[in-house]
Amino acid sequence: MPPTTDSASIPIETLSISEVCNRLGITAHTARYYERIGLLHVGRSPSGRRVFDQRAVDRLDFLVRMRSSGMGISELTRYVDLVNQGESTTPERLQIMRDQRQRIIEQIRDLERALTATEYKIAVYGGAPDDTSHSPKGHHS
Amino acid sequence: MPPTTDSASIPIETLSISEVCNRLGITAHTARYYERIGLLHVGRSPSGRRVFDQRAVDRLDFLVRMRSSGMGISELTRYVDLVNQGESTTPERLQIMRDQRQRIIEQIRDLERALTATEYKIAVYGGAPDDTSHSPKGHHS
DNA sequence: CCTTGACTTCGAGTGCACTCAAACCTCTAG
DNA sequence: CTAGAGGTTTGAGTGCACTCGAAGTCAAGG
Repeated sequence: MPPTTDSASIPIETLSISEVCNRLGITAHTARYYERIGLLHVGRSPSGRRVFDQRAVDRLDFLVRMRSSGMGISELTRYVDLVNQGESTTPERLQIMRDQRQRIIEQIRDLERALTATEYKIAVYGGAPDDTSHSPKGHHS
Repeated sequence: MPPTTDSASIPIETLSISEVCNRLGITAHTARYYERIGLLHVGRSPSGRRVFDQRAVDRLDFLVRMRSSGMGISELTRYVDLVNQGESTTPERLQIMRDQRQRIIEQIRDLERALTATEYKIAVYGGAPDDTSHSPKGHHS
């Protein structure tokens, strides 16, 4: 954890790299990698350790969500660069997010098709083709 | 296309690799790769070209759906091997499909979270939070 | 016959996103 | 003081799933 060295008695809400990564479901390696390539900036404690404030956590969370929905590192880099360039870049950022939304919707559709195929197989293997709840063979789940 | 050399006049419903791949949204390279690693078997015309019958198309379609929903090549190989081993392997196949279903459901949940985050950004950049069609700023789609 | 374009094989190459190794530092507990 | 857990840096390595290149074959059109 970040140092307990509170000179003041204010409870500062910061997290260590492992705490953040546990919450977000990524490894510390990945978080360091993202920082290395410029996707986020993280402060340091006096001893050089990363200190994640709310802003850094939120940014990392955003990065994880975009990655998990198929945005590539290069597009994410582009987006972050636009953010750093200021307000004038909102139109392009908006476009990136709209493209991303479209991709996510398509991915969900694909997954739903795959889910249908998978449930069909489960029905075939697990019991009668029209039976998905009280199959004669499989009886758990 | 497969040869028009019909000795009989029966309209044989087979497809060339490019026709199949166009329908399924993959490249011919990928289909050949899947065949090479044993995920499907495809017949050949007298001149050595791949001839996809309904069975081969269905198999490839299944492979594509499983891949698109995150099943790895190695697990897909395992599954196909089980199918080739016959009926006695249905319990393990069932388990693989149940695991797959679970993964798909989790992926859909993740994507829905990402979609929420994305739509939030769109609302922030694009104007009013409840406005998705007639944005006041962005005007070149 | 000749060209064109889609197909064949095989091995090798590519891109992406991590993932790890090594050597070092620092804090806390015993 | 010592051990051990967890942190730091850099550059290099890994795994996955394609993706491509090269050289050749084949069928149809002009």
